[in-house]
Amino acid sequence: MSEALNKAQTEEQKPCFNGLRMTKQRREVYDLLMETRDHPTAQDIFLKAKDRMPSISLATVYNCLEALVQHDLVRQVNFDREPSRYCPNLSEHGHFHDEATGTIHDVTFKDGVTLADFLNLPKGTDVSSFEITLRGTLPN
Amino acid sequence: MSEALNKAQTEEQKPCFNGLRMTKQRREVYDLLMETRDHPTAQDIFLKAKDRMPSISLATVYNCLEALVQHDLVRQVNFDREPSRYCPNLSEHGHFHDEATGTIHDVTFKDGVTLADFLNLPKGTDVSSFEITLRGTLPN
DNA sequence: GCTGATAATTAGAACTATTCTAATTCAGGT
DNA sequence: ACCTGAATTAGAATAGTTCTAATTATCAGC
Repeated sequence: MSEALNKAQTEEQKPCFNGLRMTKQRREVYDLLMETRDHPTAQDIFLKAKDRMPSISLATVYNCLEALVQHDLVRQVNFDREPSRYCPNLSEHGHFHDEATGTIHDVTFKDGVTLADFLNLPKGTDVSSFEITLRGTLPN
Repeated sequence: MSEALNKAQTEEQKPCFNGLRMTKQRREVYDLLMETRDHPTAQDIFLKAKDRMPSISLATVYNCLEALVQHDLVRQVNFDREPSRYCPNLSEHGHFHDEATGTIHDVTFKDGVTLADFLNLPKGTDVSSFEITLRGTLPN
C-alpha cells in the first residue's frame, strides 16, 4: 500500500488527506478515481460525479483534481495533446496506450531498476519527476 | 538535351524528402529546425520563419510540421500540457527539461538497452512509439 | 511553354481543454 | 451563532491547435 494512501486512510476521521481539506466534492472526485481505476479525463469524472452530486461543476472537478495532484493523492497523466487523464496509482510506473482498444494500462519497472540504469544522465542530475508513455498493441 | 539526362536532373532537383514534396515553406521550417537545434514550439518557428519569408502563416507552419512529422523527418515532443515542441533528432532518445534554465536536452539510452530490459511488458507487446520525459535540474 | 488538375498556402474563424473571474456558499474557530 | 477565509459555481476568457474556404503554386500531359 502506498504511503500517501496509508496516511490518507489513518486520517480518515478528520476529513484531511495529506494536509488537503476533504470537502464533499474533493472526496467525490477522489472516490470516483479510486473506484473506477481506468484513467478517466476530467470530463469523464465530471459526468460520473454528476450522477451522485448533480450540482457539481466542471470547474470544481478541475479544481479538485488540481488540489489532489498537488497533494500527491493522484497523478496527472498526459498522452500527447489529448485531454489529461488522472490516475490513483501513486507507485512509480509508466503508461501503455493500447491502440486496438483505446485502453490505458499501467506499466511497472523491473525490480530495482532506476532511471540512471538505462539513461545517460550527467552525474549529479536531479530528476524531480518523469513520465514514460508507450503506444502500441498488446498480444491478443 | 538527352532524355536520360533530363530525367536525372528532374529527379535530383525534385525536392522530395521521404516521399514528402519539399515546398519553399516546408524547406524553410525544416532548415530552421536543423539549424537551431533547441526544441522550438510552432510559435518560435513561425516567428523565425517570418524573418526570411514574411508571407508565411502560422497555419502553414502547423501544416508543415504535421507533414514533416508524418514523414518521419522531425519528431513532435510534448511536455505535460505545454505547447508541442519539435525536434530534428530522429535517433531514439528522451527529453530532459531543466527547470533552472528552461532548456530542453536530449537524453540517450545506455548502449544496447531496450524497453523490455527495464519495463514489465507482456510477451508479444508491440510498441509502436514511446516517449520518455524528465524534469529536474542539471549539475552546476 | 500552355493548361487543367491537384496539392499547398493563407487568413481568419472555430474548436477544445483548461483557467480565470466574480459572486455565492460553506466550514472551522472563536 | 457569527466571522473569516476557503471552496464552489456558472460563465467568460484564454491558448494552442485545427478547420474552412479562397487563393496560389506545382506537376503532368499535350
